[in-house]
Amino acid sequence: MLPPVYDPDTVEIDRYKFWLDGNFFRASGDPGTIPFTIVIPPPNVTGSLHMGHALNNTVQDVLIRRKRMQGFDTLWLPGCDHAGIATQNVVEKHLAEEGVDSRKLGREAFLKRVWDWKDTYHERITKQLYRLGVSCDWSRERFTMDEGCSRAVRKVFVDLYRQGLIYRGDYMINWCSRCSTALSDIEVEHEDEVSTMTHIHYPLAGDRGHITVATTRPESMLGDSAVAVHPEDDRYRALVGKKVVLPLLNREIPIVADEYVDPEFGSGAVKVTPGHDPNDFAIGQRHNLEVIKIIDEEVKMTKAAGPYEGLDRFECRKQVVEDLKALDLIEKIEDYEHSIGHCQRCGTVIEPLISRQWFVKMKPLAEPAMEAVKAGQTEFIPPRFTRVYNDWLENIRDWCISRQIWWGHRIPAWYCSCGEVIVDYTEPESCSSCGSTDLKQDPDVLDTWFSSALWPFSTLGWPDKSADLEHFYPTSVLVTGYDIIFFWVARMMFMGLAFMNQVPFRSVYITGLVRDALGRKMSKSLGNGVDPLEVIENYGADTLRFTLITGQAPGNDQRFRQESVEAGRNFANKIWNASRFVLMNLAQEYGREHSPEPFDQDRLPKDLNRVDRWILHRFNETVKDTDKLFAEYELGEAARLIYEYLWNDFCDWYVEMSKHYLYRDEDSAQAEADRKRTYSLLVYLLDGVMRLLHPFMPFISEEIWQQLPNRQEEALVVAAWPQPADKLSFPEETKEINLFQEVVRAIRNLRSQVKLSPDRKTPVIVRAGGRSAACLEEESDHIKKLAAVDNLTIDPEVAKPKQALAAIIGEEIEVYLPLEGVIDLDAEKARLRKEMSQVEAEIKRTESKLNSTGFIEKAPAEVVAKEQARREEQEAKLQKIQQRLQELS
RNA sequence: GGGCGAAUAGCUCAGCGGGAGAGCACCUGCCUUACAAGCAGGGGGUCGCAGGUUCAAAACCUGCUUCGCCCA
Repeated sequence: MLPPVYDPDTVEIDRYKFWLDGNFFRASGDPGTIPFTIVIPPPNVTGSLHMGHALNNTVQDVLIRRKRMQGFDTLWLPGCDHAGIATQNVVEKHLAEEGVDSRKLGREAFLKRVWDWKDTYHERITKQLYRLGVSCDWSRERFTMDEGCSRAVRKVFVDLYRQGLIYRGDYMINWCSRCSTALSDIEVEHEDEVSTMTHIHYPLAGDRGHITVATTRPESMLGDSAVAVHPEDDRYRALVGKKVVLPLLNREIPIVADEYVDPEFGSGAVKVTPGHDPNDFAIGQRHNLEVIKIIDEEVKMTKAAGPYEGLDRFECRKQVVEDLKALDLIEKIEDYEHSIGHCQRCGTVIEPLISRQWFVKMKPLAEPAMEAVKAGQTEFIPPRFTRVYNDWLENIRDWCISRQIWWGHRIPAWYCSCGEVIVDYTEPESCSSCGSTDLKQDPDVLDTWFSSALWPFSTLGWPDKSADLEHFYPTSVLVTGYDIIFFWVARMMFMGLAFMNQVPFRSVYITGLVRDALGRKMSKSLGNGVDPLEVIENYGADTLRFTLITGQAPGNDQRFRQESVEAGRNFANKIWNASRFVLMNLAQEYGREHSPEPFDQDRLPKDLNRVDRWILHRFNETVKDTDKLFAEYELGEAARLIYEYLWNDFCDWYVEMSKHYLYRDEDSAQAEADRKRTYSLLVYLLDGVMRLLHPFMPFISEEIWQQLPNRQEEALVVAAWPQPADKLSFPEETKEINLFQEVVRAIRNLRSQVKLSPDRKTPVIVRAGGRSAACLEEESDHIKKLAAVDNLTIDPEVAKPKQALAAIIGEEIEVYLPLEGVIDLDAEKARLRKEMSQVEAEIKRTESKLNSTGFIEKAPAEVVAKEQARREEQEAKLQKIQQRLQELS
């Protein structure tokens, strides 16, 4: 006997093991099959599963599981990312807690510690993914630093270098002093902060007067090599070409004219620090200005800063302002809000400085990536993200790919004492120029995203021409968040096109952020993160999955709320109990050894009644609509649809009505046939809805499905996805059942108005004729059962009893609930008046439409007809209400 | 400064040219042998504001307001 409350704990772990043991997630790779491929966005190997992962992986699993059921050779390729800076930081911090200084440890020893760390945490995140129920092909799992992926990285680096698309040079980069490495532009997060704008006087050289310049970084003046003004600015025209004396250091620097300067801003003159500001660097290049490095990699002032040498950059700022004040060179200091760059990983303020680094030349790679999307080879879902992608690639700058850390792919470049640089797939034995064997490999590693960019093909075996690569590339869909369109999606696109000549994926499904209940971003510092593992422990993975999927629309953020989780939990319990109803009754009827006749949708029984046909129709419609929503990637809507079908149609109506057939105390052949047929159908319907449900809630659906009789397949995970069939379409019967439902609801409503308790049965009179009457007559047993009616009269001519409540359905049907002396006349009158005003409003609305010649002439005929029918219906109803009111007064 | 998104019932959201919906919360009545994590019934909204297009606008267009995000 199944327990009345669903307990996911006992089910989920066993079921996942069952799937793994059965090898159900394994792709065949057989060339005769049609592939459907997803590569997982590799989570950081030392990370922990958070809500973003839970959502992202649920979406992928839903897509993959359905395709698997549809017979595709599905490959969902899992794996982890080595996450260079993030991991290095975590391990360094951990070692520091042990009192170990990573730098003193040395490169090799440190890397050994990171690999150990990686092994431990890799297992953790994998186990967490298991708990979520992801159907990844674990036999094909990869890691960005495994042998194959590393080979791909070296191959790409060397080839791009030889094509001139990777180069090394001294340019301005973003430096994080905390992580002590260069960063790419997109690893810098800009945040608006309140700071100050300092206006400084720069005295003119050999003359009286001064030029005022304004800066948010007064200390940077020590590195100034010019003052720039706009060439059209009359105020300064005469001064261009002259010099000013840089205060504190007393260097003479020129006044140059450059279009970059905005004459409207501040005094219209700007100080130029080519060594520590990207815009100033550009000005410097145009005017051949000296680049002075006044801040070093530890963000301390260099020798070039003269007396300020050795000071921290922010200390120096204070000192410089003080010293300028003493010289009376400060005009004013104002509060000023501007954006300041911070390290994405540690939040330290970024220092722009000139440094020798490796870069990827982006323009030639970005072009094809934009073209491919324009040509529709890859589509974004939702499409608005196409623009985000295009705009970024359009304005892209070269990509700084070298990082001054240890954890990552070492750059395959060797330097000889003769000055030769050798870039090769493998370590060279000697210098290709001078023959020396004294070669030193570049100490730096590559940006993590460099290897992630190769993920869709490096994981399939590239650079080898593997069978998997042939079969599964390009992948079908990529599921990821909008926050990494630049970091990852765009880069995979250009690398895929450059090395595979094909886009890496056909579709990119963009998910939104999972926020907290108040709409805030979940963050460690706020402490408002919800741990998906905790939710799984408390409610089960199916519930978490269902909650995330139904709360989600492509590209939109969602809030994660306790109430939604409970709604999901309730749904799981509803599924459980509906199944319990079916299984318990089956066990009673058939025992363990026997099962009902399998219901064959291709050879429908001849004695299907109206109720049977209606529920088959509803199931069929649900399948059709679900497929349609899947085609549009509307997974949340699809899940809701199945929820509604299961709860509202199957449970609330069909199961309730099935009881009439199952429990009928009658020993006729008809009763026997009805009962057997109902059992067959219940099994068929439960089987069908478990199939629909499986991609969303795999555990509970598999668990229930395994207990069903008449199973054809080995497991639900590999069972066939339902196919819509015209044979199961019964629109007539569906209309009739809808009418029947309205009558039942009307009776229930009337009963509730006089507070009749459910156990008190009442007589009911229905005035109806023709086909409607015949239908209602045929379903009278159901009406009696569902509305607690003991005596049902259906008659086209019947008059309303004197003391009765009435409900009006459509044009021709009235329902009377006779009640001697129970009616509250005033309440009933009030109710009728309210209903009347609603009907009148509705008539007014339709009238105004129908009276408009524009509407009659221009609206489609069927819309006009619909409005007319509606008006007639409402007018008939109005008449009846008026009549009722008259009778009561 | 440029771009994008959101604004619909008390709350969270769906709907995106033809009768305002769901879940939760709320009110009323029920332990009806699948389920009280449930069943039945009910109340509740000038669909952010202002114009426009249309026979018809919550939906399409324009502008505005508030909030959020991305880019510079």
